[in-house]
Amino acid sequence: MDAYEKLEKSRKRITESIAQNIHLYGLPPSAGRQFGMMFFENRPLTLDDMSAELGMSKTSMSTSIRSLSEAKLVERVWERGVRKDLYEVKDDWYQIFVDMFTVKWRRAVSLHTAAIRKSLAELKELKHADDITDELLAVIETDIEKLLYIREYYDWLDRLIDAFEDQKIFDLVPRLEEE
Amino acid sequence: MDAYEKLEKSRKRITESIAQNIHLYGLPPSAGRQFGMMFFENRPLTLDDMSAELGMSKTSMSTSIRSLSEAKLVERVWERGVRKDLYEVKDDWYQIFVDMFTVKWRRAVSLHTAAIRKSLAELKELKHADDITDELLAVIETDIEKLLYIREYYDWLDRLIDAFEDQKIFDLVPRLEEE
DNA sequence: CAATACGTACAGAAAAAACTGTACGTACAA
DNA sequence: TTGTACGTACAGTTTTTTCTGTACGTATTG
Repeated sequence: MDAYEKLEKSRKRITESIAQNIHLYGLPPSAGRQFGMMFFENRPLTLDDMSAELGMSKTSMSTSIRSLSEAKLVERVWERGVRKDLYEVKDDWYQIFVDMFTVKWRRAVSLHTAAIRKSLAELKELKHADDITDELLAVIETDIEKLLYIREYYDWLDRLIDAFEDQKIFDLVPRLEEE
Repeated sequence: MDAYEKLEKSRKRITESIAQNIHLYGLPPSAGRQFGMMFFENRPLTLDDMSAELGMSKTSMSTSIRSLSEAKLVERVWERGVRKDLYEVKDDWYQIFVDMFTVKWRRAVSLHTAAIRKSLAELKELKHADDITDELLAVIETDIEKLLYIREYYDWLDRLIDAFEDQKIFDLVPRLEEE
């Protein structure tokens, strides 16, 4: 095994490690491989570059680069004179984590909150319907309690996301370990 | 639509909302439905209960309840006189979030860190091999830099997980909104 | 001891997701 | 305007994941 192969092996280990954990970002392993490859390339890549490098179709590259962009792991960059789209991995991994966390969870909180609001309104209405037995009323009240509880939880989660988004998390957990 | 159906509809909305976001916990939608159903039932359930309630096989219930347990969303409870396994959703959703976060990310950090350590060792070794061109040496040095950077990042992530695990996150983002 | 109840391993079926190739729309070039 | 280069929508294929039914091991009951 020559030096170049050893280098490749070292890179491949890291890339595979990323590929196998990228599901935490809601992405399939191949997107992780794409990201890993781009991380070691020190230049912006075109879809054709990626396709050649990974031996996958350009269509796939196009699809997964969009996912990677939406999760904020890569970004499009411009270089004058180049007509093709160029992409580059973001270089601040702390910020990558924060962005991904923010994007993923904000959406979830928003969807959940909407559902809770609707159901809560329905249940409060239902309480005053006239074909309600005492037994059913008790169940409704319990459900309302539950929904109020999880609404409170989602409010906390929303504030947690705020704390990430506006960098307050780095006050609690500083970037650099002090020796 | 009678009162009971309205109640069911309200519950179903919440359950579906959970089902569609449970992928953030690394679980399939059906596990979310299972969790949602268990959340509204105010009692521990057996696999047979779940099977009947969701109209799915007992085998499926067994598999997904294990995933739910591993992600710390539900737990097994004991009731004397009952031979079947009983499961209940955990009632502290804040803690559910913290546990899931901790479990998922700790594993990822651990795997990544191991890979980085190995590759870093290889590259440092490779630097001193005698068939290395200056050009290749430069690439190796760049790779080492990259690995040192992400190692630092994973150290931060590890400390972030610590902050969740030992509840410090609630100092930064308190459970109750103060008015 | 035998009989029954229970949970899950395992293999195959069904469903979902990822991947590919073609075809098309858009933008720039000549 | 026509021609070319590019990215992606879409339909079909392949791969992966999820779900089911059977069969088995263990534990409890009589």
